Amino acid sequence: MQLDERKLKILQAVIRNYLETGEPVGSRTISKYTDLNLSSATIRNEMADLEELGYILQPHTSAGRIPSDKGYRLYVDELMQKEREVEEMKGMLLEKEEKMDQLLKQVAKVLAVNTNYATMISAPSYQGNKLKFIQLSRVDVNQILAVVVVEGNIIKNNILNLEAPLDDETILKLNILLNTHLSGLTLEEINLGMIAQLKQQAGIHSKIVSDVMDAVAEAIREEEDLQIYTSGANNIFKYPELSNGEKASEIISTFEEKQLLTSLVQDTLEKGQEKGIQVYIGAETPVQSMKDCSVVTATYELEEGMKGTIGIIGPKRMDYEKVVGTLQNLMKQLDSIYKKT
Amino acid sequence: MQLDERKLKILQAVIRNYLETGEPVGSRTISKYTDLNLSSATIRNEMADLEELGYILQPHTSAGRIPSDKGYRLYVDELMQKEREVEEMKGMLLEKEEKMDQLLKQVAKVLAVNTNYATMISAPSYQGNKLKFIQLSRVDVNQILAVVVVEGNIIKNNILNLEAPLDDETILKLNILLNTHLSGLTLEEINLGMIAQLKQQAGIHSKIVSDVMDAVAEAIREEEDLQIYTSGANNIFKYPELSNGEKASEIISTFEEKQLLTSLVQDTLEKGQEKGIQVYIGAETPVQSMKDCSVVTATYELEEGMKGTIGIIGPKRMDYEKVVGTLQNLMKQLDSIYKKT
DNA sequence: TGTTAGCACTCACTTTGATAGAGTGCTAAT
DNA sequence: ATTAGCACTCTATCAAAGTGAGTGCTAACA
Repeated sequence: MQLDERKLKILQAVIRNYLETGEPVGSRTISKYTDLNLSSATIRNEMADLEELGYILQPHTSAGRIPSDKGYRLYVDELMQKEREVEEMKGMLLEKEEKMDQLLKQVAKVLAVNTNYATMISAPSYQGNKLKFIQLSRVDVNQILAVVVVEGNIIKNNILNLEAPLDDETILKLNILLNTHLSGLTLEEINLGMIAQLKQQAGIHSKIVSDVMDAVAEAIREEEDLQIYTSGANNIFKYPELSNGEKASEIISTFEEKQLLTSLVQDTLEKGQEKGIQVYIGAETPVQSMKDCSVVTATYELEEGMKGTIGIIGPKRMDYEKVVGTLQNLMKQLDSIYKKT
Repeated sequence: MQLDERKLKILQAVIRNYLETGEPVGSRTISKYTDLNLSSATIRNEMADLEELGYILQPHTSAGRIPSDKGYRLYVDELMQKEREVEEMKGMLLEKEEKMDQLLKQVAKVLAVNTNYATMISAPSYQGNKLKFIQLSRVDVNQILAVVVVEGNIIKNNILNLEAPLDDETILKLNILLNTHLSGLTLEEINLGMIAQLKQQAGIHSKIVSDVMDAVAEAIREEEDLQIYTSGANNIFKYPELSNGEKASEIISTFEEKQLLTSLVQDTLEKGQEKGIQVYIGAETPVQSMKDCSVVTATYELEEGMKGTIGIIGPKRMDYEKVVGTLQNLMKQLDSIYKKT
């Protein structure tokens, strides 16, 4: 059996209708809804075929049909109206915030309010970015503050506790030593060999050097478990199919334990290279707890190499067109704010 | 009408029973539950009195009684078994973490897992703490990094964008100037007069000084909208009286918008001076969205002046004794970890 | 005078059965 | 190939009836 033009149209009609109402849709509805001028009986025959092909399914006998994951997939890939007019985002006063985290929180929030879905955004990770500057300074008799600045002005601090006090002159020397050898290198390039070499040059202060290197390593490590901000988790209560205790609880805890969303970010960054916007339907998602949702993600890039992920999480019957449109809008805005200036 | 011994015992029995079951409790149950050896009829009479006094109420005629807020209040203040053996906290591997936020997250989580309630913890705020150290360093031709270290080793960074480049020598001078004048002062003591004075001494660099002062101000301001960590928000789904869409949504969004919990922290810090542990029942809570919950809070102090708030949020019928006990346990642990070392 | 047994009453909850309505699948006619 | 028509299925809704927990009141009792 093949998917001919007419079947596609019917499938499209079923999905459209279901997206709107959230109720199973029957043959009579379709018969009027489309411009095919077919009787409900004919539609029924076609729908039986579509069901056999796996694009739609019946919650129970004598109910209408709802789209299956496969059906949604086809819809998103082929049938969806690609360029729909998307209304302006309300309250979208995206300003170049002083602080990155302010901006991210704002984006997540505005997106959640405008879409009525739950949203997340990961802070850009700076893979491949270069070390700009290291500074040690004494803050106490046996405490040293190590400040590590990476390109993109990401700053990491670490307080080092010394066993023996260090005089100012030595600290100065160490500063020079570290900066001459390390700045300009990417975090990946700073490896064990280099550290050994530095330790040697530092002579008796090798302990300090190794501590500082640990601090740098720490800075890298921290970058790895990346910051994720979320908003609008409570929006899931707007969709009855997600708000029963079991499911809601699962989703909510994922939003609280934001680290569980890491795999989503990872996956998006990997796959997102060619397409830009990624749609995960139901079980396709890399985050187990969202198997009853759909997730739409996009990769954004603020400056060269500073990539992060935005995600919108909603019911499978989310308004994919609007969500994709809104995300594209958002990308444009981010671009115009960050690339122009 | 007065609350005699017997009425108290009956009230206590009602509450105990309701805490366990979550179901309205009837006279016959009490008649057997207590060692009063009274018939259900007598209990009924007493319960009618208790209802008239406002300590219990009936969800509907011919249902048993449930405690009112006033009833809970009395229970918590007077009837509660103050020293109950509280089981050890599982997984309570509280270690002195390198990073404050790690510790706080850990505390919140362990507490949530052990109590089956939602938890929050606010990062200690450092009111009255002294400025330890300020350091300016150039990271780029027209960018300066300002690092502000406050007692307790709280570090704040700020990147300052300069209009005109500064040479190294000037930066050095500014460093000395700032440190000699500001270090040792509390953040509150650094006021406008002082800034004006510094600006004058800085001569042509007054712009920089004022920028730096802004950075310091920023550091203070940031401290003000305090960090709050939460855990176990999904625990509320374990209590049917809270898991209907309406209420759950309200609570969840409060946990997501953590700033909404600030008033709770504030209130606890104010009231917590004398008592240590604070119990808010229903409408007593300073956070509107938790009017159907009870909240138990405690003030902790890691080092002198570093005070924060821990909160446990659950249904009104929470196990107050266990929660209070667990919190006290926790305080002891925090103490032993942070004060001894 | 406080306590209790007994009883009528109330109200939520559950079960049952009947009904309506939406939707299907199949068949025969077009 | 399409469609009208019909029997069938299943859910949702409603009312009626029964059940059980619990109450309030009264009269008897110690």
